Amino acid sequence: MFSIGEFSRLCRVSTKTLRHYDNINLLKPAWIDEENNYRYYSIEQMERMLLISKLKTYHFPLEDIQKLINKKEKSELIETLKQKAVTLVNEIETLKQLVAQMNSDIDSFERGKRLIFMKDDMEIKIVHTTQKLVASIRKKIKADEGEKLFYELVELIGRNKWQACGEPISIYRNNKDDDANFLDMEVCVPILSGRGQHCRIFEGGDCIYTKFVGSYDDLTGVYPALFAWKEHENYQLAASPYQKYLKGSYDTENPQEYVTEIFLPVKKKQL
Amino acid sequence: MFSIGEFSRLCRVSTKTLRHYDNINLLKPAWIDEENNYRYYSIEQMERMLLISKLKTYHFPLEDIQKLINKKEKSELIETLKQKAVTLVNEIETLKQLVAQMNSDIDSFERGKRLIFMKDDMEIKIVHTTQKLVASIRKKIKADEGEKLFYELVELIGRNKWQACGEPISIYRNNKDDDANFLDMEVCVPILSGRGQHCRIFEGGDCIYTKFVGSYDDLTGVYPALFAWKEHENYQLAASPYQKYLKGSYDTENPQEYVTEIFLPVKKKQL
DNA sequence: TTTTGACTTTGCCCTTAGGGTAAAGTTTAT
DNA sequence: ATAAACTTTACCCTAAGGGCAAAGTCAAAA
Repeated sequence: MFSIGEFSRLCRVSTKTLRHYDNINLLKPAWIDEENNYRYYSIEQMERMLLISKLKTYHFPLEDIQKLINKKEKSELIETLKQKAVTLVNEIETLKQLVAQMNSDIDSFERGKRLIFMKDDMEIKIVHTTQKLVASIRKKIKADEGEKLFYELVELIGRNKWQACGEPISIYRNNKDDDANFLDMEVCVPILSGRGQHCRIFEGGDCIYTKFVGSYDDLTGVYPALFAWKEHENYQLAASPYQKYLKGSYDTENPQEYVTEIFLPVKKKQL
Repeated sequence: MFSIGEFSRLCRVSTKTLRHYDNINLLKPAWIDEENNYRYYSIEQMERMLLISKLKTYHFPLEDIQKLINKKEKSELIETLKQKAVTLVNEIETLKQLVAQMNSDIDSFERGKRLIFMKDDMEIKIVHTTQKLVASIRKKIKADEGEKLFYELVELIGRNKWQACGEPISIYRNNKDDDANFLDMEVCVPILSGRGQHCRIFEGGDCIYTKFVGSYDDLTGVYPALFAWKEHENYQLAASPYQKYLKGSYDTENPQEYVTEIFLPVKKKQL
């Protein structure tokens, strides 16, 4: 039997940790002296303690460790470990993308751009658009599947032998009660003529408008600024915002050269 | 001026977050209605809010964001961002190593080994060693620089034309009050004869002993088990523990084939 | 035998970045 | 006038312990 101090030194954890594990029933002392409440640990408990430490290095929360240790099905444990390894690999991937994004941001910033593209950096105006015929596909997708939707549309247009006559457009129709992991996105391309399920009239009207040059990742402040402008100038949204892609991944390798127009269909609020 | 709800929607943060930032003085409302304490935000504050959000995606804690935003030296900001990128890259590296370790552990586990190598998996005995002459280097190093110390020693032996006559040994002398980031490590190789600063007598005596086959990463339970055995059998430490490398990275590519002997110099406790 | 130092106990507060809920008051729309 | 939407403050909660204090206990030295 070891006192809490000895056991903590043997297992290289703090006594505080051992008391904590006692409280949450993760590792109960083998024996407690009823006289003075001193905790005593047996040599057999070392393996459990070390296993907990090891699982902790794998980034398992204590609650999961609890469950993991108690079920002794070896295959289950292996399965869980493999899953955890996968999530760690995903974390690595996410971190890598973040670092890439950061480096790109730092680069822009050093060359004089601002980290947040805001209203002072854009020219906002009201434009009037006219209605047009478009081929369109609308779907709920994950945030990074927008490009695929455009491929689908291009294929659709090809299959139907429609004739495109303008830049591609994407419309974002998300409601607040939608699942935040999915975008309700519609992609359109103006066409000369056509008929059927995937053809519709794209309505015109007044829009708050700005043109943006740069990578889509740098759009940070654009929508907030436009929406703020809308409030400020007493407009209200008349339809879902949309973007027109004047220059995109089809046209240039360098995302910094992308050119995008942003439209907020609005009408004046009546007071 | 926007109410807290409008501003939160524009910036895509929760009202709770805005109130929190108010409390910690990270983002104070532009104006507070004295009548009802309603918070109102100006359009100019959007940039600050979005910048905070962006820096948050870079994994800065709010306290650092606070300081970062307030000092407007652009070069300082850039420097900090670059540093953060470096720490993120280091995190990625650490995670990668963790995943490698996990996969190796999973592999061993599937093949029947235990995750924690414990006393039931080892044969522990008492052996008697005799004193010998060794060439030695002792230094405080970081945990992963042990190998370099051996290179140094090999070079030293070569320079002095000493003749090695045994397996390399490493001694760990850490005290509890040492800096936990550094190991006080001594590496030795027995030699036939020699003199000077780097030669010394390596004392013999009784040792708790076990032999371990496998990667150094799998040593997890070995030391705890030996120390526990020591207590159990009423021995006390007589000198620092040491390891003898029978088969190491010099001898095989596969860490699973490493063979290491572990010695705890001890004497019987007098009762 | 006493004293001293090392050890252990419980209890309380603290950490991050807000989330959840409640009760009460306010504004806006119907 | 009333209901719905909005805002306020206040309180408790998260994960995994760390730090500190007061009080009790143990073991070895004097």
